[in-house]
Amino acid sequence: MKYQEACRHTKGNKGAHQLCVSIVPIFNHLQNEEMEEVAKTTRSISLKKGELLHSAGDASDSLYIVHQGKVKVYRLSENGKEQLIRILQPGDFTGELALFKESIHDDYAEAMEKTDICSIQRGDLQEFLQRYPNISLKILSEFSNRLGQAESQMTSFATEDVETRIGLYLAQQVEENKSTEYHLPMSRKDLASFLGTTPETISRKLAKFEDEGWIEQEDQRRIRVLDLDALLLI
Amino acid sequence: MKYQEACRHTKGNKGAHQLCVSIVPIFNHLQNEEMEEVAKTTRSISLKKGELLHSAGDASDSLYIVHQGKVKVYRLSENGKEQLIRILQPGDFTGELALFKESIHDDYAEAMEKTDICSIQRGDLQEFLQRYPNISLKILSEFSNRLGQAESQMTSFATEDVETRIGLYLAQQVEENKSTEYHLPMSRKDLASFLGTTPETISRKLAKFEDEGWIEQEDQRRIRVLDLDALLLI
DNA sequence: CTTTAACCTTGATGGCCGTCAAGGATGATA
DNA sequence: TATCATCCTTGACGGCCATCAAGGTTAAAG
Repeated sequence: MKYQEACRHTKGNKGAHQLCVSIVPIFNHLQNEEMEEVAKTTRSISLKKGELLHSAGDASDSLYIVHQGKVKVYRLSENGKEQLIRILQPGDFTGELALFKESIHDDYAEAMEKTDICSIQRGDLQEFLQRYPNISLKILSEFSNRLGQAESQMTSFATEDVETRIGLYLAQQVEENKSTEYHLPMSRKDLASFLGTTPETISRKLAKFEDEGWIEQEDQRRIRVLDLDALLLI
Repeated sequence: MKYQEACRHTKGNKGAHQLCVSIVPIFNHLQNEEMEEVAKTTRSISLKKGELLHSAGDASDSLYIVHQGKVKVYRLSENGKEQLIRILQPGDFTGELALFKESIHDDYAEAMEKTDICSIQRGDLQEFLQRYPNISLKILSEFSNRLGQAESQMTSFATEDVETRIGLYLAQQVEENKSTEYHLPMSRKDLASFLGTTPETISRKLAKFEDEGWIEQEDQRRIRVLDLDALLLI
């Protein structure tokens, strides 16, 4: 397994770890020597597409930082349906919940492609938090963002209908990327799960948006937004 | 008014503030003298039922701790509907988002009854965070919980139907309180908004639950759960 | 205590969208 | 490049639940 190889090299290979630690907002403000110290405690994990970083029910004692690739985090509801929580891109991290809360994951993390990850053990991280209070502040800031997003999304689920949610999603993405062309980071099936609907409805609504002249589907994953305001006014 | 008394006495009356600071999990682990130091920087706020602690769009520069009373935090969606995010009881705090993120509230906080609140200015708090790293850890822990809850709720909104959500809500509350009798902390209108549905549907579903013999509505606000398993199996 | 506004309940109606189904397109694997 | 699984699309159908409406009840305010 590739993972074990990587692990075996861990001790000697500071370069790779430094790189990993230095791309994360929560660590990249440290001095070089401090960062090296953090890097020394990290371990590498490498996953192939479809492999699980962790499952619900697993004990959780590590913070995971995505170095390269993409990871989807999702939950299973009572009735067995998959609900996509978010997609981790390089520099994003996860596993924090369990670092402070209980130590059982309640979600799944799965590599969407070949992915490299650094992990930090709970104990090591907590030591760093004590030593470098600024790390806490960075994590707090990140948590704030995520909490705000989660609450926004909750409001959206609770009060808007599916068509509006899809429109809002597209509009937001386009505004963030400052380009009218948007590349979907996931399949329509996953997008459906993320937005709390079904692939069929995604298809139908996008087709409708295209009929109305609001968007253009150039390709399965490429969408060009022609009328941003219309999307926001649904 | 009790509040204004408290305010008037603010400078000289350390006792009241100590009490306030000491009931919050994020501060109550401090030494007495440290807690006094924190208490000195707090200010008292008293609200009558219906008064707003802050509105969306307000600048945000304080952490608010509920000392006595109840506060509901909600958002307004695009179409103007109210979505209840959570209810703050004594010891709960809010306003943290804006302490680390941007400085504009995107939600409303409204007193549900006569309520006393302590506030700490952003600058003061950040100083304490640097000085006493444990405070950060406590807040991180609290954030973890909230984030987990929010994501759970998201999953619930996205994947379960209304009847299931209401059943789950009741079951959870009963399990937490370890009593089969549950006192609703809010009106059915607010509960509807919290669960992403309408008051009409709440009425109908509760009536159905009663017909099925799963619950008993003893009073507008008192519900006795007779068959917990049934509620979880909907 | 009286008055009034808010809340709650129950019924009737309609539309959104989830589900099932089948054919076509895409992408992964060897 | 060939094969196959997975994903996407479009149609038909039906059920859940939001909406509108009206009467009853509770709680607030003076």
